[in-house]
Amino acid sequence: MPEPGKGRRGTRARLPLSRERVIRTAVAIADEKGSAALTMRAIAAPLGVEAMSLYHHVAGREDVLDGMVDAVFGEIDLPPDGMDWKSAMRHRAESARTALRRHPWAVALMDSRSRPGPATLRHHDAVIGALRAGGFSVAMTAHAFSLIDSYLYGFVIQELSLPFSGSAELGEVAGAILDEMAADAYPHLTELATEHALKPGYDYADEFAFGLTLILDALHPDESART
Amino acid sequence: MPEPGKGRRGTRARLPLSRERVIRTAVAIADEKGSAALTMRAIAAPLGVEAMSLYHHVAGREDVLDGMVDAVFGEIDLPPDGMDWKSAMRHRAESARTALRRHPWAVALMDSRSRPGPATLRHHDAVIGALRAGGFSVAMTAHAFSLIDSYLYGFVIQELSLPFSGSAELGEVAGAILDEMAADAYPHLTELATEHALKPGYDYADEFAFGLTLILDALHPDESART
DNA sequence: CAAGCTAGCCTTATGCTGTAAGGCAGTCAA
DNA sequence: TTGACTGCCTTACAGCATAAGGCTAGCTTG
Repeated sequence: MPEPGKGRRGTRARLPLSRERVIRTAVAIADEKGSAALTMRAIAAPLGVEAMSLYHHVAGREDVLDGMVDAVFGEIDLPPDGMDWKSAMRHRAESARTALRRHPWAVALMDSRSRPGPATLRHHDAVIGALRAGGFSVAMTAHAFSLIDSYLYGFVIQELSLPFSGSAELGEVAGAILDEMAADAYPHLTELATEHALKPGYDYADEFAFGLTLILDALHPDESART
Repeated sequence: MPEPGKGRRGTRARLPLSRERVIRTAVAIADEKGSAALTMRAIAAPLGVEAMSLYHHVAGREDVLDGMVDAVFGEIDLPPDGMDWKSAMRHRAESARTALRRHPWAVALMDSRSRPGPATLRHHDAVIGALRAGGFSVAMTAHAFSLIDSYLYGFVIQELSLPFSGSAELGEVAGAILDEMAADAYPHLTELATEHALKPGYDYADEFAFGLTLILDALHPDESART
């Protein structure tokens, strides 16, 4: 049933699409409904458009994913200028963790993608620059950069793969898992869970600060590279 | 065209399927052709079977993915008994990194899945046990466990998201990227790349040891938890 | 020997997916 | 007026996971 011109306003309405609008919509959908729901048709619908129209503005689905990753990097605060390197790194890491938690699909997307966008490059450049300004040699900067970001991404992965989000839910879910496994099959895991992680007030998110502080305190600009 | 009995050997041949055989095949396919090629049909084919037959042994695609993650944990050496905690952690971390590099899809899979299997639980139990045996308090064990594994997973993610695998390819690819970006748009990134990462002999993989040593040396069983 | 049961595999069908190819309307320039 | 261009739409296709049900071989019974 052809119906020519269906759905087209006579008055030249409709804000035109753009790569940016497409990617912003994709981010919103992934945030709300999970990355599995991220289909071209799902992106097109809220824009009032058919899926194929997106292809005039992005190269395809992969291009959308690249854009989404770059958009997340764009949300991360750069290390502030003129601040000592350690505070700057801490601020940047906290901001990154906040952004990555806001977009839980981001870390998983990052490692399937190797085409960094402009925001990603600018971000990395600023982090490296802050370390260099703090007195790190080029080699030491590479070490520190790798170490800090590894910890950051790895922590977020672990945090997101927990089957609950707040410490409230933790009790129920972890308790249920513990119940269904043989009482003494995993004694140390059980001990850690019951005597520590399930105690009121424990929140895995708090572990982030411990590791970050330990790493930042152990890093020294003037130290000769050990490797 | 029904063709009853098509493809069935008259002589009772064909090793029967099992959850384990399905998952082993899935791992092999993901290793060889990438995780995108991992379809139920693709898993069934080398087993000489149709896709729907798999559903008699696994609950569905998600169940296969859960099994694959657990299989990878099964390949990681547990921290050896009777070894000092630091050496044991180092050994375990190196083994884990090797396994995760052998199965590049594993880390990406891990954070989309929150149903740990038996090998995963046994692995975590052993790591926690090794730390406890090394004199770590329960609270300190939680800190150390989170820190070491975060670094481990994060490092592997970064390593795998590099668009090359050896230091040989690095020159070509990174050089091409540098060429196409404005010469001074990202000065610190450019400096790090040209004066360090692109130098002959540099291999990002070597960064792993630096961070691991720094973390292990900064951890102390008897230290009071700082958080 | 025969009848029935069951495990294990297959066939078919449905509603998704990304995207190739081409069409049509409205706008603008000459 | 003519033509081209932009921006969206329609149609079509191969491939996806999986629900529902059917068939067969071999074992367990009587």
